[in-house]
Amino acid sequence: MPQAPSTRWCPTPEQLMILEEMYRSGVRTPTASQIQQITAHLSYYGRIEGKNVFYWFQNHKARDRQKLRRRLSRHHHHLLFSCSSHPHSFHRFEETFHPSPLPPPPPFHHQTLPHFLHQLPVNSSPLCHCFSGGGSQVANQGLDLLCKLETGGREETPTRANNMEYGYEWMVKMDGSSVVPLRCQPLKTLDLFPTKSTGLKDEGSTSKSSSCSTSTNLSP
Amino acid sequence: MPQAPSTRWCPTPEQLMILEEMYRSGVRTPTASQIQQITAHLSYYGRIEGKNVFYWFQNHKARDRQKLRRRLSRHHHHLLFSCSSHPHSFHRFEETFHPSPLPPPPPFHHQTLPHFLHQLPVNSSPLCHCFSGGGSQVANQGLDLLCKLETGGREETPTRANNMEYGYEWMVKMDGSSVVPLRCQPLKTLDLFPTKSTGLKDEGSTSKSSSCSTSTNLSP
DNA sequence: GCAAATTAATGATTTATTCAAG
DNA sequence: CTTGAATAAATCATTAATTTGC
Repeated sequence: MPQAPSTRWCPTPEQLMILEEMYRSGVRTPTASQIQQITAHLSYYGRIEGKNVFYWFQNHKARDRQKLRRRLSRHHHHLLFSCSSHPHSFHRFEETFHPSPLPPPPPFHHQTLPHFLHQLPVNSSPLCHCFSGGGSQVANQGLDLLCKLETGGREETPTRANNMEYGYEWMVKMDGSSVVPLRCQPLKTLDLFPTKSTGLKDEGSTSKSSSCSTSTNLSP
Repeated sequence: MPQAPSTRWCPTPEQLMILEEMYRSGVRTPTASQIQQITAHLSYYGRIEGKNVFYWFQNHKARDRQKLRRRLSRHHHHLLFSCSSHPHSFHRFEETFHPSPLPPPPPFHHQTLPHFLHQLPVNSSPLCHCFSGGGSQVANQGLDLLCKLETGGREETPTRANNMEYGYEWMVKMDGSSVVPLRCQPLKTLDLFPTKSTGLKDEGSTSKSSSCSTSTNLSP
């Protein structure tokens, strides 16, 4: 009866809220140290491990992209099909839409990032590109600062080599010591996010296909 | 051929983005004049009518509620479930998983609303209330993803090199335990980690012995 | 109302791609 | 051209939510 101790991580509402807030703030692919930090914070609200955070961002990002793709195609589809019926000149959109910039859009205002962790997107996909094209943008602005703080001020080209060093250290540490202090005490800090919710929406997902291809996963 | 001639409003990605951002900012049931303003703004991006805006908020609000309900119950269920039967050895699951009694949760901060639309009700919806269980507040976040960009200039593109680090493989290895850095320490009130890396040079990667290739990792 | 059966979400893994050093 | 490193895409698998027949 031991209940199946649930095999997988089940985020608490608080954890989810925080993760979503970070995502909205631009966090997409947190670095190892960010993951550590996030995990440490979230562990206050319930069990959580670094990999959970990692996967969460991976999945969320992927599904977000998927969603966008869908939206876009839907929209294009629609446009293609319904072009004839526009009474006005509104769709200037089609032309400008894809890759880049939109016309000078109406002013919008912004939202501040959570203090904690400013990592900006580092967008990497064409989608992002596209998406931000409109006017949203994602900029990397506080990066420098953060960077400096973290690296002690040095700022050189982060070639792989450089990273290596860090990575190595990191790994060594992590590796050997897996200590997961279940929530380190109080943790009162964290000033992140306001309350709100959702950034998610629906999406149709699903892909199913059964294929047992080659590999054998024999998972446990 | 047949096409769906424009039977119904098909929001452009930009419109959607803006609407979502407003929603996140606290807008729930815009007044007639707000709807007009919103509509005017959004019409810049494509065809749209007041009713579309109205319906959008209605639907979004309803779906959001549904989603929240889901989350909460899910969580509660989970809790009840796992709490009651846990006499087991090491599944730290139970221990740490005490959840949401949200003790002294981190402070939230407020954010501003979009400029255009000031009179927003910002009703703190009951949902928000509910959701944040402990200390809720509604914060209105402003919209805008825009403005952030200008700021900096940056030097180089954060290519993968900058940002990498946790690869899943890697992670998988470090697996569960990892996280939580070295210091669990202070956690003081202000910066626990507000400073941290970002996608730039921070730690690196590296994996030294990465394993690789291989697929067979079986069995976790 | 309840619980098996079905469907939708989403956490976790695996496989493909991409980029840039050798 | 080959290879290592990292990410994105696809897929697998489990859990929550719905639906459905009693």
